[in-house]
Amino acid sequence: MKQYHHPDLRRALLDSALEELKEFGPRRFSQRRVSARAGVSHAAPYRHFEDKDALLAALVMEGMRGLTGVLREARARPAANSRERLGVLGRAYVSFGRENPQVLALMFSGFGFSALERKRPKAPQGPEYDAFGELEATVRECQAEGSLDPGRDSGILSMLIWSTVHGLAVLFAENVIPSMAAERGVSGERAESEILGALSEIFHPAGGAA
Amino acid sequence: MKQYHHPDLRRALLDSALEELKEFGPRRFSQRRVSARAGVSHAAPYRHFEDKDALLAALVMEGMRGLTGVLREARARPAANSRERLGVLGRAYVSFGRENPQVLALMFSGFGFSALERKRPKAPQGPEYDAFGELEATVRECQAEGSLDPGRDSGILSMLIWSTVHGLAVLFAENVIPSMAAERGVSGERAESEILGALSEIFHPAGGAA
DNA sequence: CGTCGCGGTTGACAATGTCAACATTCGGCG
DNA sequence: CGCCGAATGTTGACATTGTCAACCGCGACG
Repeated sequence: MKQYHHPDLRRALLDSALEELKEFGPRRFSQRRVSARAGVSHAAPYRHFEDKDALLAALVMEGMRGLTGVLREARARPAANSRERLGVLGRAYVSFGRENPQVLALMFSGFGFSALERKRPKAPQGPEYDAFGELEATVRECQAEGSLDPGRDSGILSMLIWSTVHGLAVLFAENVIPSMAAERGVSGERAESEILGALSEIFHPAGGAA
Repeated sequence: MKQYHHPDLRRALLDSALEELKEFGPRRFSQRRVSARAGVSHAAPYRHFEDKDALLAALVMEGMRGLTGVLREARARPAANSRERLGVLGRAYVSFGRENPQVLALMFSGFGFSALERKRPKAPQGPEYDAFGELEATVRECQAEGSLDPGRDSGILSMLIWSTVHGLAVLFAENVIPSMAAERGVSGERAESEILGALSEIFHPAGGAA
């Protein structure tokens, strides 16, 4: 015997939607199934989300919060120096993508950020959604401690590093790199660690970028 | 007066599907509209593609061919040295993504490569689909001419560079970087050139990676 | 105690992917 | 030349889906 009025249906819908996304992916995602999963009728979501797109946009925000949380947690872990912390951040990002490929795909793929930003200019901003801020802060620390070129604009540098890490995350999540590595007889894990290792060394400033 | 038997419906469907994709994106892509666009009935595609997914998979392959073509053409352009050629390749990749965001999204996002590889183990391989090969060849040339560390495995290095460029392409195509740049009062083009510039310098080996 | 409105439900509709049954054309064989 | 089977396209149907209008039930507030 359920109560007619759900205590927090919006939250329940988001949770069900996340399950649905993880189980079926962005392509087969069905709003009606989400409703069923949450134990409400098929039109119930319309009291909380204008649209299927709005629901997906909310999921994107959830994903962004999750990613930000992961990065923040990674940043809080003890590390020898900021440079090492930066590597930890990168690995955390890639892990997030590998563990939540569907979410990552939803976030950055047409569904996605650009769509969301057009439809929803009131995207809730705030520190808990600012994944990029976590990265940039770390980059700044590296510049301060001299392990990244202080002469370079931190925003540009951060975007560059973000791109690299994001590309890695996508190509891992989509299984592109692992399958390519497999063709060469290397395991995915090994490829990841080698690539991230190479990344670290290359970005090392000892004599590098002017 | 149309002929009942289309001369090459498969090709026509692919062309219509590409238009549909560019106009509506992966999300609103409708097979029936594709059929209509090609001037055939809504079930006609089933004689040429097992599934809507198969049609999309074919589109992914088309996109891969397109990207490979772009890179190949970029690689063929005259350049002072391989190092510079590498930069041209990167820019070409990003341009491709910016000009065909929907295609890029389709290719690398759940729809996408992993899905395709699971469903279609007979993915047509061949040089015209080997975008990564174009990149890796250029990387090898750079190593030969000494502008990239020859001591490093070319595959790993290529994957790393690919990730960076791919990440840039995605974040540009999804309008993430431009909008972030805008918040800081920089134009998208300027951000692109600055970021790619920084990328070039950082990868420069003069004293860098061991 | 009545009633107002938010939150949830029901039933409908058009669009879509898919499939089975049917129609039309093409190519080879007599 | 004429026929036949296979390939290719069409038609009609069905279940599912997103969406919306109309309806209902509960809780708050007078």
